[in-house]
Amino acid sequence: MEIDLTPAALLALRKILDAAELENRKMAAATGLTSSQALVLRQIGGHETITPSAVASALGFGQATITNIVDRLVAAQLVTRTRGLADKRQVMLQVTELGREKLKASPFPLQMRFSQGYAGLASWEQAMILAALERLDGLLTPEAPAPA
Amino acid sequence: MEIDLTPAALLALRKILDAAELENRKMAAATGLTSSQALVLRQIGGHETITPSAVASALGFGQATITNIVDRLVAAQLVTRTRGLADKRQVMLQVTELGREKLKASPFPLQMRFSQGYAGLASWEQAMILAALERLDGLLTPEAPAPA
DNA sequence: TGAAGATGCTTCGAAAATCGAATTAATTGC
DNA sequence: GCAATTAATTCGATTTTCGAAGCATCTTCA
Repeated sequence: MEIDLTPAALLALRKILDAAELENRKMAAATGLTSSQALVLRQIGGHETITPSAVASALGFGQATITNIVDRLVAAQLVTRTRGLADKRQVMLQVTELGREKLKASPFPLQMRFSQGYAGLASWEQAMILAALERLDGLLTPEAPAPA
Repeated sequence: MEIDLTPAALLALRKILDAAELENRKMAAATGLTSSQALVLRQIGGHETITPSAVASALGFGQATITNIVDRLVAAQLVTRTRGLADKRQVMLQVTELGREKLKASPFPLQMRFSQGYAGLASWEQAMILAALERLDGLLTPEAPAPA
């Protein structure tokens, strides 16, 4: 007779997700950004340049929303907008020096706690957690087809 | 020479968190609730009755925000407000039958994917993931002091 | 008992997020 | 070249979110 571990796993997962969301909000305030702004800034920062629509689809927002948030990021001098060279309909977003500092200054909030705790674990435990995370990742993100 | 697993673990964690947040938004739309509303409804549903301020502090929102969102949940007949008996300043929030259905109908979105995938794993893997999640949970939630 | 202060919630005003629809500009397909 | 498509912005409307101010209730304690 097997016990179904699913409920327990789900509960733990949910706790983690909730904790993360909560801290997200707290952090944003600390850096003077809202959490949406932080999210968008991070997304842009993850690429050399990126278009608004790419940001929108990556984050699951509408284009209009991104335009709005980017307006604020530009006003705050954290991001620049440049018209695309090849395709002039496009806009290329890029994080400024200042924006990059802001990003450095605000690693997402669980990060510190996680890093600290993680570093203190025995290495077999670290490996286990990493493996589990990657497995989870596979489960949760439906995923791009493997390249031919 | 040890390799630092922290960056890899962090990356995986972040991917999971981002995926969760994204799906949260998508789901909310599907049920006709916004994600904040869903969050608050879930929180209320987790208790027999609960006060607005308890919800606020659990979710890290201001009281005013909760009042606002609860207004909408009440208007949608998902939640009732009752004046506290012992302390008439308080308000007791309670999920209605309709609200409970709504909750059932919208298990948070990763849940299904997770449950399905998880069920398909070998049981040693399930156990490993569960252990890792619980470990993570411990790392990430700073924690209430143990009761005396 | 009856202020004075504390507590719990709502109201109010304002900024920001969020969306869909309409608009403008540029590209691509014939 | 012109029609259809695509990228982004603008517009209008709703929701989220907060802090401050206001109201009602409770507690304290003289």
